[in-house]
Amino acid sequence: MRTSASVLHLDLDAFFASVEQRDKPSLRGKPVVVGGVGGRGVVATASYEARKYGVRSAMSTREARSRCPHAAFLTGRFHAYREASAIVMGLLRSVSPLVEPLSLDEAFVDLAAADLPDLELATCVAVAEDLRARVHEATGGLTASVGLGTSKFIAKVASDLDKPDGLTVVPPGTERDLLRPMLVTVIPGVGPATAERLRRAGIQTVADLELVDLEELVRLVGKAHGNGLFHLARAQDDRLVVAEREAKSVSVEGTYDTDLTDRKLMEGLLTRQAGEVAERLRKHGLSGRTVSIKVRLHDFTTLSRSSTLSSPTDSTATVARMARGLLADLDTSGGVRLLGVGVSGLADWIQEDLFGETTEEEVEPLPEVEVPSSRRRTWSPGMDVEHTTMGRGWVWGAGRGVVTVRFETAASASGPVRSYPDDDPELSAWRPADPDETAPAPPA
DNA sequence: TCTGGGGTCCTAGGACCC
DNA sequence: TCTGGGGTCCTAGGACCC
Repeated sequence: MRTSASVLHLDLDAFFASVEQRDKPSLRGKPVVVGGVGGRGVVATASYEARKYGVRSAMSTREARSRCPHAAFLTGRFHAYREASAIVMGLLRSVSPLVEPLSLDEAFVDLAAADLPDLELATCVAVAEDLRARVHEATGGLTASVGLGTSKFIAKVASDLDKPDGLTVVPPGTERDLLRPMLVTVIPGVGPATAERLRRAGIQTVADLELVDLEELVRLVGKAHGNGLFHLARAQDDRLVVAEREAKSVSVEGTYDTDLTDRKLMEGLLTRQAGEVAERLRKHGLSGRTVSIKVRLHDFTTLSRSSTLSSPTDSTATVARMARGLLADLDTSGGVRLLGVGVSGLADWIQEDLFGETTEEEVEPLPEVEVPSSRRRTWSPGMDVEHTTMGRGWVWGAGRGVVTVRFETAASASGPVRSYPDDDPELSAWRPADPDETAPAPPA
């Protein structure tokens, strides 16, 4: 443990919402909610004005709307957030070379690696106050809450104690007294599931936790977690501030406003996601051996399937084919609300291509991968054409890469509904030719 | 029509090798 | 003929974080 309060944690207050209020004066002083605005969206950030109404991060947007109907609901402008974040991270790096970003709005700074005359409390506090002022100025008015302590854990707890726009210092030696009355959920890694297990064992505060011996803790929550809790409960935290961390996986996923049932559509969406993942791999000079898909069913049960290649790939075609192959295994007849594709087992080198440039248009050979015979199956989609008798379809809804079309049939002007990826060539044939024509009313 | 998206880390079981 | 370990890799699921 260090003896000086030289770990600094900085957290930008209500970050996304604050950027929106900064850029749009009419939103200042008003409740602002940034997050998914679709039927299945959740809140990413609520401004302090919205929090007064009980709107919280991770709450469904539906609930946020019912709690605070007059709030502005925004989808978010990520490059504005990235830009503001880059300014702040730059300021932090001007203080110390050792900066560990945790997300766009949060970072640790190791003042022991900074060029300071000493690490006395007063010196660290002066640095922190100066930093807060500079963040405010350089970002056009964003505020930050800062904590200073002898470890990451303590600095992070501290930054939370005086929000928004505050600074909290935990003097060396006072850590355990600070933690004892707090709930176990202040400890990073203690979420709802762990808190409930501990509660059943009569453990609610850090003081309670301190009384439990290591063996008992490991029995309760497992080896790694138990060990971690044992030490954090005693404010023992040796984790270093690390500037560079290598990515371990790259993934893309999406939740759809209505459940998907069409396998062809699912394959189309997985193919598109595979393309985004592969593009990000290539952009960062990465490739990976393990391709995974994630499928969340209508009832929220979440399945994952993965398959590992003998050598890493960054090819759209390979990732897409593997993703579709993994889907073939799953029963999705009840409907799917989320699909995702990921690549892990990353290597930061790109495989030598013995045959020169390979373009994405070329069909690559099937990857070498062991497939259990029970899974060896070919999915041959193929549109059924029963809905096409009238030769007309109405674009019914669109969003998140999906276009829903209602078809007319010989029997009914308001026939079956099908959904397509919005770049599906089949789709263009199904847009109504005459833009003035009105679509039939939706069914009740 | 409760429940995002992009990640990390851990656990547990089975395969496989020595 | 019977009975081992340990280590590593892979897969699936779950908890957690911001």
